Amino acid sequence: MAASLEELLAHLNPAQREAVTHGDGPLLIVAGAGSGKTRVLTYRIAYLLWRGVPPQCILALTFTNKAADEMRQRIMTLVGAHHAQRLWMGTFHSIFARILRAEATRLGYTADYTIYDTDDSTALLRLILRQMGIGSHVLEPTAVRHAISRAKNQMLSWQELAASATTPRERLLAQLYQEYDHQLRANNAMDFDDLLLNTIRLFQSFPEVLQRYQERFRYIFVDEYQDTNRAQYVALRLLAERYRNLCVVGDDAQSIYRWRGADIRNIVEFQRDYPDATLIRLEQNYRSTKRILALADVLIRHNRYQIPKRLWTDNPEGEPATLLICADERDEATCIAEQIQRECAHGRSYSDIAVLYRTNAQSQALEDACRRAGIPYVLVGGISFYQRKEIKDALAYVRLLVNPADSVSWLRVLNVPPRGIGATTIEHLRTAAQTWGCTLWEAMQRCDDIPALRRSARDTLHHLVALVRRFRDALGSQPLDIVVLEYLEATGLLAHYREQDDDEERYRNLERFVATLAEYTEQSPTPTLQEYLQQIALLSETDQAPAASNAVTLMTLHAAKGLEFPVVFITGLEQGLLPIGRAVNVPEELEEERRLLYVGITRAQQKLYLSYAQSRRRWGEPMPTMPSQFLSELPSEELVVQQSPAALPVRLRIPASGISAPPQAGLRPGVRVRHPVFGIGIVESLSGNGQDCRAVVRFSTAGRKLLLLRYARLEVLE
DNA sequence: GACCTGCTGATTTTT
DNA sequence: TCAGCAGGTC
Repeated sequence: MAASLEELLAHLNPAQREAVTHGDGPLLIVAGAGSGKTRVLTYRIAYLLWRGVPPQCILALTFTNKAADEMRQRIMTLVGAHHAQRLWMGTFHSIFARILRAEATRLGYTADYTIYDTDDSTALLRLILRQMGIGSHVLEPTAVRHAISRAKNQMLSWQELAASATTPRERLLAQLYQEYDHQLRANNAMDFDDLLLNTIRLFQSFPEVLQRYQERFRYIFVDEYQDTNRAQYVALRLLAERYRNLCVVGDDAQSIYRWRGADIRNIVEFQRDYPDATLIRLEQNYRSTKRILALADVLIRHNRYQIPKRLWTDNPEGEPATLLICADERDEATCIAEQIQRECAHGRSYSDIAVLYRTNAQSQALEDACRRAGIPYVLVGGISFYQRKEIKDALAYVRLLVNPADSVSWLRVLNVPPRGIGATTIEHLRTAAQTWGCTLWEAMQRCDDIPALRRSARDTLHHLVALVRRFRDALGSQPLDIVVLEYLEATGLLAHYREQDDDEERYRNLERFVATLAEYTEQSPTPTLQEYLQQIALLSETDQAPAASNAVTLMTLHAAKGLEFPVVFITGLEQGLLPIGRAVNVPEELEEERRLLYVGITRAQQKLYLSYAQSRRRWGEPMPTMPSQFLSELPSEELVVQQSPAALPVRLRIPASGISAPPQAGLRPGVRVRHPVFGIGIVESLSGNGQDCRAVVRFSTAGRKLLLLRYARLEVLE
């Protein structure tokens, strides 16, 4: 064992070795892109195990479940399965969900609590808005969800939100937050943010529980620390308080989840929080060519707020990057497909190649082009299997088996398949539940006490109650997949989709759903429906990426985090797309967009392609575009420009769009815009070009104005 | 209560 | 462009 430890350390450079063999106490590892971060993490965990630290005392928090699985696999090859299996590894959400299962009753939930995903939260808010008589034109359910989630990520309660509210809108939001929380609790449900908040609440309210977990997690590791939010930060502080063995790994230059509440200050100010922390910088890049790294470095230097570091590599010089200038998104996709074929003709395989984009919507054209060219591809993310309508229906039924208090699920499937329970019946039920202060489920059981209900509705409700009860009882005695299959048949859901002749695919999906459940039942030593549901709820987009096959990978820049490919295409380098529209005039958001491009560039090992289209369809309508300002930040001599025959000839110097304000993407007559002084208005007409581009805008308060776009910082509201 | 149709808003990224 | 929703009709 000692020999292999020596051997292990021999594979590391001095900085890596220092990190791996660091003793106790807080440790900050600033790991540049491609600097062997995962290797350091896995080796350090293996090192601790070698030194005799029990595996169950080590907690490693990763950004995705897939990352956790991969790390566990790698540790397994170092220390064997027995030890590796007992490590606590997973995302913040899945680890905390597990803790909360064990402690739920202390917080007034049962261990069977349901996890609401984004769609469920939105559905609940839509309900609440309707209940409170607020139309969707006043407040969008998704906007409310965002606001509440932002508050929760900053650990603000509805009381605090209400106390600090100054506008009627803010007061209303606080009220909605209160009602939302109330109903979640009544439904025995938690949303994603609650998994973090409730864990903190648990630790703060029950010191003995906190102490137990502090003792258990003597060594804590956090990967991608730059993307943790306030709540995660607080939870970590609590857990690490006793032993202070907190090792965080990250790269501030790769922080790309600000919009989700990630706070880059967590990593930048780690040393202030832990003054005795050791800082180790991993600056040698093992991934990319010198040229790719230089390009990334030049770009990121335009950002102000960052930890100073210098990334270098011993790798070869490599080829310069290629910039593809294309006519429109279809042409862009075709050019990329051609380029892919050319790369493959020179000995690359499809799986060496990734095509990255800013928004999921961009995948459409790329998929079409791949299909036309006969290029095999895998799409990461997008609409996942578990978000399909028929699967969500089935999941709702299954969730009710575990937690019948879940009203959101009841309201989803009460009348699926149609069984004569319409809006009126549902309204009676909800009113009754409200009057009695009980759940929908309890109201259903007491439906005989609701005089307004018709006889047939009552019969149906009784039938449903009996059905759920019967299959709940069956759960313990038979294999899960068998029970669920019979249950879904008994609900009529399977027949419903089976008999829809026009849409056989939906029924097939349901079959697949039952098949995955069967697979889970076989593989898990102690299968429970509740654990299965939790796994699905906390599955990330990238977790669902199919295993490596010989295919090109298509995904968003966000999904590419942590991955690497010999050849990388980054598409849509256009003002308003990358950087995305609303970020253009917000310095912090612009910096995040720049980091996003940085992440993309640093995924490439050998060859990088960038591309933009001169026109792009938005809402099905072609719109002229401007090249991304980021292109003007890159040294033009490092880019080989390749114009598509279909593209309009351009001067090879890319206009520095930061200086001469171009017509903004999306700006056209009829569009709503916001002006910093005049407020919201509607564009009536556009005239002039380049520096002299003007717009006539009619503002609701300030009237009609002629604005020189160079000066007026108009924000397109769509 | 079921079904049809026309309108609207979505395109930022996701645990 | 299109899916999902609201509102209207049978």
